[in-house]
Amino acid sequence: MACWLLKTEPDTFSLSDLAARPAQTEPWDGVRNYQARNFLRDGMHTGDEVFIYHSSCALPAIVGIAEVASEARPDPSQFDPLSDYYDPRSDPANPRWVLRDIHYQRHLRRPLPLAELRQHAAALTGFALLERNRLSVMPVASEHRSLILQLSEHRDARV
DNA sequence: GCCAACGTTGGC
DNA sequence: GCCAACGTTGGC
Repeated sequence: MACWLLKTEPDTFSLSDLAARPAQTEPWDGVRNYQARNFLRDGMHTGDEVFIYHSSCALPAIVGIAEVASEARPDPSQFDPLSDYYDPRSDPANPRWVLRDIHYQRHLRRPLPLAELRQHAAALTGFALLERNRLSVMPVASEHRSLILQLSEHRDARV
């Protein structure tokens, strides 16, 4: 089973917001980057594990785990002129952007801050979160996943 | 709020 | 198809 990381701005939609949704599930809309779209549409499979990362906030950090809960389908917001995610260039007969339902699983025992992850840069070589700031959907290698889970189990940051 | 990184657009 | 200009992301 593959593992992924999704970014979200907690002021807009946090992991706790996801946990509070009906069925703890939300259509993950608004992805408007082609590489991210390709991961979402072609790379992911239902049941895959997803780390949720909070960006553009006081403590940028991986905060919890969710699950891919649907196949990819067209993101309706691309056709809504009132939406922030409206894309007038997307053809309804051939939609440009997709989404998947994301289902809450759990919060990590503690948030795992970006700054702490950077302290493990050697072990996390190739992890797009540290190397490609703008990607909002990215794969997580199994050895990186293991380290993240291990670090998150410690009560405090340590080296 | 600043600004570096970097993806996208569009003229040629 | 190149590449400069532009816009956005996101840490700090």
